Amino acid sequence: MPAITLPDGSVREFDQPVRVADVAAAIGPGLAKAALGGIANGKQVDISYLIDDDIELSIITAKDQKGLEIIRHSTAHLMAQAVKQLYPDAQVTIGPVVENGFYYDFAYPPGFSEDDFGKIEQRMSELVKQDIPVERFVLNREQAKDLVTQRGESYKVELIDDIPEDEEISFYRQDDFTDLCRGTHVPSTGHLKAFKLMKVAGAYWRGDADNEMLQRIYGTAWASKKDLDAYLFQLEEAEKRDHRKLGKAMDLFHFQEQAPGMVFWHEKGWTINRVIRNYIRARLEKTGYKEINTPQLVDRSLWEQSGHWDKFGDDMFTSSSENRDYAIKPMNCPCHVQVFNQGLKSYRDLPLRLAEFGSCHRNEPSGTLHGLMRVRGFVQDDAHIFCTEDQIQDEVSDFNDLLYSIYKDFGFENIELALSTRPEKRVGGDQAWDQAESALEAALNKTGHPWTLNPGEGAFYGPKIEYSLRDSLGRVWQCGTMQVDFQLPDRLEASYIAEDGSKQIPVMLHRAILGSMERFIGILIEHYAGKLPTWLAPTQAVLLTITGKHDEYAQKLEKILKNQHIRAESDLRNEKIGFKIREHTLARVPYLLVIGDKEMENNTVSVRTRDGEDKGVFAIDTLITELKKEMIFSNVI
RNA sequence: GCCCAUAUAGCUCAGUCGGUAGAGCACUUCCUUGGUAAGGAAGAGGUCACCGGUUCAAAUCCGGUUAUGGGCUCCA
Repeated sequence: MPAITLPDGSVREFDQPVRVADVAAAIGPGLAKAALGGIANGKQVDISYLIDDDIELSIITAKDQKGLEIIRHSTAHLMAQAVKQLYPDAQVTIGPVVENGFYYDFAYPPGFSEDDFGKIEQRMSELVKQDIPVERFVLNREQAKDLVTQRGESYKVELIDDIPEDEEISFYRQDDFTDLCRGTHVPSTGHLKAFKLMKVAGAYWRGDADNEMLQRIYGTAWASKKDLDAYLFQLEEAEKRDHRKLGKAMDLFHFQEQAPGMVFWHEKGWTINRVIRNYIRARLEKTGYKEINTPQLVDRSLWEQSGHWDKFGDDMFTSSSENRDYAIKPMNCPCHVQVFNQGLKSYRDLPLRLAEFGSCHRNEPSGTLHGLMRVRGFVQDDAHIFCTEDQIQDEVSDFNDLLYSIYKDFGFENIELALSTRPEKRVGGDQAWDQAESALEAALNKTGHPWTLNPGEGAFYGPKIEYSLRDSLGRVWQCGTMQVDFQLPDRLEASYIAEDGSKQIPVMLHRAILGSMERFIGILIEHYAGKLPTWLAPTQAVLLTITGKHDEYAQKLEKILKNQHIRAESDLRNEKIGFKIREHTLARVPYLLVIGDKEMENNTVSVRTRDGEDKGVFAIDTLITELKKEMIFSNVI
C-alpha cells in the first residue's frame, strides 16, 4: 500500500504496488505520455520501476536535464542496435552521454567513415518507427558473463568484472539488441525523435593509449526536432567565430607547412600581441614584478640538472654546435633560477618576482596541434616567485586578485577554477604537500568563486591551481596557472640566507595569467567574434573620404589621432563610400569616420560603428575624448 | 603518436565516366568623384600539396610523404 509523495508535497496513495508509469498516468494523461523516468527516493529509475513501499517520487520528462540525458543515452543504444544490425562483426563497448549528445565506441577493425552515417541514421529511424519496447532485466554475475560471452562481446566481459560486488548487473533489451547498462532508458524507441550522427573518431579502449583503438561515433540528440535544429544552427554560428577563419579574414596571422604549429604574426595580429604585452607589463610593474629575459638555446646539462631532459626529452627541440648539445627552451623556470642564483640572496629579497615574456618551443605530437590554441612555438606571460613557505598563501592570494582583475579588463568573468593535488609519483615530503595544498585551497576559498578538485592531477613537483576559459564551441582551454614547486630550487641549488643566518632553499611559484599569448589571443578572437574591444583592436578608427577632395583633411586628422596614440588609418581609395564602409565593417574596425564636404567645412567627422550605428557628427577633440574613454590601456609604442 | 577525413588561383569553392582547368571576390589598368554594407569595363593570375605507380593519357585511379580539420592519448 504505497503512499507516494510528489515534489509539490501532495501524497497519492495506492492500494497495491504500482509502476512509475502508473503514477504518471494517475497525475494526468499528458504526463503519462511524457514520462521518461522517475527519481524515487533520490535514485533514478525507469518508468517500469515497481513501487511497493512509501517513497518520494518525481517524474522525469524531456523538459528536465535528466530527461534529455535519458534520451541521449537511449539514442546511443538505438545507434548501437542499428550498427549491430548493419555490421554484425562490430563489437559493442561503451556508449555514454556527453554534452549535447552521446557517443558509442565499437570494436570494428575495418573502421567506419562518415559515408556510413546515412545508412545508420536511416536504420535508426526505422527502429524508431517500430516503437520497440525497451526492457530492463537483472542477472547474476555468472549469467551476465554467459550472456555477453555467448553474444561474442568480449569487451563487456571486462566491464562486468569491474562492477562492484554489491551492485546489480542490469541489462536493457530492445528486440534483437541487448546491452549491459546501468540505465535509465526510455520505455520504447518511439520516444527518440531528434538525433543526428556527427562524426567518427578513433578512441582508445578505456582511454589508454596502450590499448587498441576503437571506432567512436558521436551523435547529438534532443527532445524535439526544433531543439536539434537550434543546436545545429548554433554550431554553424560558432564556426563563424572560429579564430582560424577570422585570423585569415582579418589578416592577423597565418600558418604554413614549413613551420607546423608555429605562428607567422602579421602586422595587425602582432599589434594585438603588443598591446597585450604592454598592458601586462604595466600591471606587473605595479604589482612588484621585475621583467627579465633569458636565452632561447641552453646547454643540455641544465635540462639534465633540472630533470626535464629525462622526463620530457623527446618533446624538446634540440640543436648542437662545436660538440655541445643544446635544447631550445621548453619553459623558462630553469633560466629564472639562474637569474635568482646570481649573487647571494637574503630573506629580505623575498618574495622575489621575476617575469618574462618567455618564448618556448615544445615538440607537441602532430595530432594535437590546433590553430593558435595548441602550438609548438609560443610565448608565456611567465613569472616565478621565489618565497618562503610562509609567504605562499599571500602570494597566491595576491595573484588571484591580479588575475581576476586582468581577466575582467579583457571581458572574461566566467572562469573555471580547479585545484590539482598530489599525484602518486611525486617529490617532496607529505608535510610540504599538506602545507602547499592548504595554502592553495585557502587562496581559492578567498576568491569566493566555486572551484573543483582534481585529485592526483598535480605536477610531480607540487600542487597547482588552473584557470580555464571556454571557447566559442564550448571547449575549455586552460590559461592561467599557479603552481607550487618544492623541487626545482633544490635541484638547481637556489638558496637564500635566513634571518638566523642559516642557508635555506626557497619555494618557487610558477605562475602565468594568460598562459600563452597565442592561445589567449585565439580565445579573445572567438569570444568577441573578431569585434575586439577598442583598446585591443589593431585598427581603432578608419577615416573614409567621400571624394579625392577630402584626402588632405583626412591625412591631417589621421596625424592628429596618431599623435594621441589612437591607431587610425585613412582610406583614400577611389571607391564609393558604401564600398569602403562595407570593407572596414567586415574588417571589424570599431569606428568608421566619414569625411565629406560638410565635415571638412565644420572641422568634424561623422562617426559610424562597426555594428552599423550612426553616432552622429563629432568635433575632432570630442572624438578623441570619447575614444580615450574606451582605452583600458592605450600606451602602445 | 593513433583513428577518420581533406588538400585545385591571394581568398571561398566548382570540376560528371581518366582526355593538359573554371566561377565569384581580391589584384592590375582604364572609366567613374560618387554621402553610410559591393559603380562599370578590360587584363593578368594555377607543375591541381609533394614523391612514386597504373595507363596511350592522371587534378581525377592506386601507394607513400607532408600539412590541415574532427576526435583519442598527451600537455613540464
